[in-house]
Amino acid sequence: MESRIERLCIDRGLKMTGQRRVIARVLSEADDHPDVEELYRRATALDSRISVATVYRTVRLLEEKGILERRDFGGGRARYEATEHGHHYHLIDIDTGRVIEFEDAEHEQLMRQIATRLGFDLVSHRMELFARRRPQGVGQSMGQGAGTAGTAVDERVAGKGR
Amino acid sequence: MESRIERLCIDRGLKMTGQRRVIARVLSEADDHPDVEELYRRATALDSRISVATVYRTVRLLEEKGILERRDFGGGRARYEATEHGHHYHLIDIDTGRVIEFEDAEHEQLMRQIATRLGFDLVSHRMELFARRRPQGVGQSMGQGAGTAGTAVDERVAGKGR
DNA sequence: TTATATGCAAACAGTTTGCATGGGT
DNA sequence: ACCCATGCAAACTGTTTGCATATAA
Repeated sequence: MESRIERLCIDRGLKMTGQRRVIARVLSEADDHPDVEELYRRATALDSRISVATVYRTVRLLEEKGILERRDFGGGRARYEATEHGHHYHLIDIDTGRVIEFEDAEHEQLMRQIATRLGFDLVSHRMELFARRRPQGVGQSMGQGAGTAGTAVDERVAGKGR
Repeated sequence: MESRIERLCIDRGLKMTGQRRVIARVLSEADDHPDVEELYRRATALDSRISVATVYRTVRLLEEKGILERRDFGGGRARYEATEHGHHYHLIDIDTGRVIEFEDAEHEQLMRQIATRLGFDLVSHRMELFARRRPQGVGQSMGQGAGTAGTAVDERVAGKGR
């Protein structure tokens, strides 16, 4: 089956090799922010004939084509997510590494104003919150908790503007 | 003469070696956001008996002591600035690499609210604007222009909140 | 068929580190 | 004198790249 990202690749005239198709699928199915190592892991699980070099090359290509966006959440490794969901920001749980996405309508506008005030045209911006899960009141535990710290099982959060 | 940062080192009981004194001085006199390579360059200009390794170690030590703050403006290299000036943000001129600092009172509060809404306590946050100098009206060129792109001759800008 | 994508391993850049030596306190 | 800081070079991590081979169009 043709994955969403494979479609985008085809639309932009990219040659669809076996490994690209696999990587495209992995990316299409990812709803988190995997780094190259993780993408490589997922891809080789589907087809072992893929090298890290190819993942790096593909990821770079897709970024240039505007299909992917590179993120830097600190920690030295670049992480990727598909370009699609409207502008959103990230909150990184410093204890678990989990990344939560959120939107905030006001921000982009505010940042644009600031740039303008300084005599610039805003090209892009980034904002990340590093935070710690607030200790819950009594007992009422939280669906997925402090358990599996480490691997970032990212989640997405709706909510719009404050 | 004892530099501002040397003072801080002494206050925290750090052993003041010759190279630390020099690096402390370089940092005290810097009003930009130098990376290790640049710090090393400035330091060895004052005293050649300093190795990059020492700069790396010192910079890490000072960061742990809360005297320095590490920044990541993209480009792979960490950049440093003394902890002191109140919370401020950075706008990076994508054409020249120059970094402009600015303040915005509203932001911290706003970010804190967002974290709270998501069930977190904000620990730290970062925000960077990548922008391009707005093309000036007619002819009137700009003091220091597109000329020497590359080296970041940072500047500081006052202004408070929008 | 022909240009382009891949694998492999070597090359790179930034940063860290082991070890013997030097220098503060 | 003692322990910590330093220099040097080797090690490491994430990422890129040269080259011969494989493959999509």
